[in-house]
Amino acid sequence: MKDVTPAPKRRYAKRLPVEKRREHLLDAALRVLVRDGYEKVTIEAIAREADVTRPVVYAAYDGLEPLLHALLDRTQRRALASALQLMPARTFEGDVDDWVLTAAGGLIDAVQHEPDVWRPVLGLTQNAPVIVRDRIDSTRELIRGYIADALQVGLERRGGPDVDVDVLAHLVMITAEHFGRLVLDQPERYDKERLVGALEGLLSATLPQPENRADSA
Amino acid sequence: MKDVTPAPKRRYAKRLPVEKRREHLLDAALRVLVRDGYEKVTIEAIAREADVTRPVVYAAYDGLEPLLHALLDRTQRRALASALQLMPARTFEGDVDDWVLTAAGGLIDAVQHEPDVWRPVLGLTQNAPVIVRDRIDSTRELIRGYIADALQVGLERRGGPDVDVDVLAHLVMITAEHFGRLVLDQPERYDKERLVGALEGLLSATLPQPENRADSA
DNA sequence: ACTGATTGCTACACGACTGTAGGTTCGCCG
DNA sequence: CGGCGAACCTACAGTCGTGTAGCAATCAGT
Repeated sequence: MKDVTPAPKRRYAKRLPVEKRREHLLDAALRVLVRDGYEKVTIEAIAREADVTRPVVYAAYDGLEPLLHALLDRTQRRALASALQLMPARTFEGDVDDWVLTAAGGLIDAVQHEPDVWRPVLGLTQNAPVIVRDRIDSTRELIRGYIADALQVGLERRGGPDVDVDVLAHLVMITAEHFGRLVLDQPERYDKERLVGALEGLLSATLPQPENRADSA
Repeated sequence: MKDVTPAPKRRYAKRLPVEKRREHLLDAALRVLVRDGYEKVTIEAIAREADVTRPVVYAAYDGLEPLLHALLDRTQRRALASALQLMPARTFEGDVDDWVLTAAGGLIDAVQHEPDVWRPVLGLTQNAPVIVRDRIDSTRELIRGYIADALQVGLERRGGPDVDVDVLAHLVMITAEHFGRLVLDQPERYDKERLVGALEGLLSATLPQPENRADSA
């Protein structure tokens, strides 16, 4: 008889101290996440991907939720760090338009450089659980605050028409996110050059023109 | 003795012909969806919500996927109908800005009027399964096509600067969607007046000014 | 090499959902 | 009023994920 259940006797996984194991598991979780979407991220699947049994996962984390939080912490550190670097320094001297264009380009670069970090953040990955959504939402708000501040300062300096900075920050934010999604989803159709170029075209159609700012200082 | 297992003997649900039952089930599914999010939409949950047993659901639909498709068909008919009404008629005479503002206001009205229809579409409901996402994405593209056409015509008529209409259509689209989300999520903070007002402010800062268009005809 | 603490594995008890077979009730229609 | 088909229900078998108890393998230090 063909060995119906050859009792495959799982080969012992390499032993790791807890901290190493945690990193290992987060890597596995991220792979599953990017490959299969949020709904497939289970303790079971992570254990499989990490080539370990479930009890090992439970030994490292108290369950799926803490694990996801840890994964988000790590991802957030990476993504948020990149994103914040795009924010204008207090001492930023140029025009708001310049900042927007620079930041847009920088974001696109960042996204293309670490797609696996950004894909979950941009919501491309299917089915984010509530805890993930909440986390991302709060991060979004943080960033949006920065954007609003930058716009406030920039627009005041320029002395442009008074706009609803809060709403505008929303629009800038979702535009940035959408640009990220576009380059990830359809890189051949929408590349950095095209998107930044389009944005530049739009901004140049806006009052006041960049040349107005030079003589205000 | 307290009847430990009183054999609750489910009371017979009202008998319905298949078509009626289908509508009934879709209603139940939508309630579950809006209340608990996509991840909780299961045959089981729908049956519970509809106060029927699972076999009844299976008698009406071949499984969860067909049922969801049907639900999307119905929702799409409603949402898409509203959305398309906002598209400019071929004979639209006014300025692009006017159309954008009118459409934005109309969309906000529609969203507030039928929140349960729009919430899933706008992705507020947590965790859309792949089939739902695909469906919504294709609808989105359809609408975006309309927007692009409208912008093309409107901008040519106005003779404004040549912008990347395709990218601009993306931005108009996501702006509209985001406005919808804002009024649904934080109605006290963002109401129709504020959003449309902000948009108007932004457009008025754009060249050429509306008054330029009158003398071009 | 020996030993014990550390890390991993097997195995079990649950719980939720799926899908279906087969019996039961309802209500229309002769 | 009796039958008969449509519509509903119960019950079962199967799958997949959770969480935990207890055994087994590994490796570090003597």
